[in-house]
Amino acid sequence: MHISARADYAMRALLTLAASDTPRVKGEVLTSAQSLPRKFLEQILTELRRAGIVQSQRGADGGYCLARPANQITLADVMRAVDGPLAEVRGLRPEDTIYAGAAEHLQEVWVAVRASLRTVLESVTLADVVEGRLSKVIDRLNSDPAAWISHHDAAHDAAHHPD
Amino acid sequence: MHISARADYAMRALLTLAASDTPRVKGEVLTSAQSLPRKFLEQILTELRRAGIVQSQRGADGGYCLARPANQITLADVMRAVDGPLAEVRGLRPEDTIYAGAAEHLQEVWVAVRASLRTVLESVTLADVVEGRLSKVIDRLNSDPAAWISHHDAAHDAAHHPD
DNA sequence: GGTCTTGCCTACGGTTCCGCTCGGGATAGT
DNA sequence: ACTATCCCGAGCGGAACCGTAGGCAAGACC
Repeated sequence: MHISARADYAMRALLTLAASDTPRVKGEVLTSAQSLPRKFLEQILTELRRAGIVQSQRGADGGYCLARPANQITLADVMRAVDGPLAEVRGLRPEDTIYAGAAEHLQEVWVAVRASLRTVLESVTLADVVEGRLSKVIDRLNSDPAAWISHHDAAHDAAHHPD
Repeated sequence: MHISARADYAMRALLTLAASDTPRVKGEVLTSAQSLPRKFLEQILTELRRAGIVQSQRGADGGYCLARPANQITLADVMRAVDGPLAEVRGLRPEDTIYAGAAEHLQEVWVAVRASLRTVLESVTLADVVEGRLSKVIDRLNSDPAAWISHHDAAHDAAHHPD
């Protein structure tokens, strides 16, 4: 349950693209705008191009642009492009896991975990994030102040259970 | 966004413990019941003990048992014990991330991702899973048949976008 | 055509983490 | 004592992750 640097960098570059008014943006500009490692980002942009999320143009006055309007690219699309499936259990997709005995219903748990990720990541587009208009799903989740706290535990000191 | 073997193994062992009628269960029994690697599970059980989730007894007729009733141990407790924080962005907690420019609202997205994981993992206990009575939160998520499909995309063949 | 700019591709290196094993030491029952 | 069981630290092979380097290909401009 770790969000990779690739995913984070990809989002930041794409958001910069989505917010840009010029038709194309150079890689160099993307890296400096968000202070990302130049060559690494280049690599990530290549993956995004192969996934059909960005388009690129070579040569002088080249650069990158979104392949679709920003309101038609969901965050889930981006995550899948750079990290593969949203949720995997030991390399298996949740619905392919098999459990016996007392763990029989564990599969349903993993499927639900993936589903919960989907409700967030598939309902939000790049345009939403740029405009700061996150979906109602997210607003509902984040309106609870507890969502912003590391991890609160009624019995113990919160500092002991970071999250 | 990858569910580790440690988390999976921990769940399976704990579920076996929760379902057991005997007061204590030997490590060997846990491994064979779910066919898990013996020494590796031992290590995981040690982490669970340090986190106060299981108790152990040494010597002949030793073994493991839950430190609390199974309906007072949430899946989130288990995940945190073996994997640390539920969601991190490049080693940072979601609320500690800082973004500039077009990525400004990205922080809220990551916070929402963690919140959505919490709604699933903190609402379900070991007892729930053993009894197959998952919380209403999960039932709602899983009642949508789409939750069980790899990844459906209106335009393309589903097989091309595994998830 | 030549040159410059920019993205594309392949390969590689360092580090960390994951999954797992091994060997022995401590502890409890008998 | 003896045996069964958990405890602990070390280590290890491989993979993944993060990032770098260098040269090649394509487009713009003179």
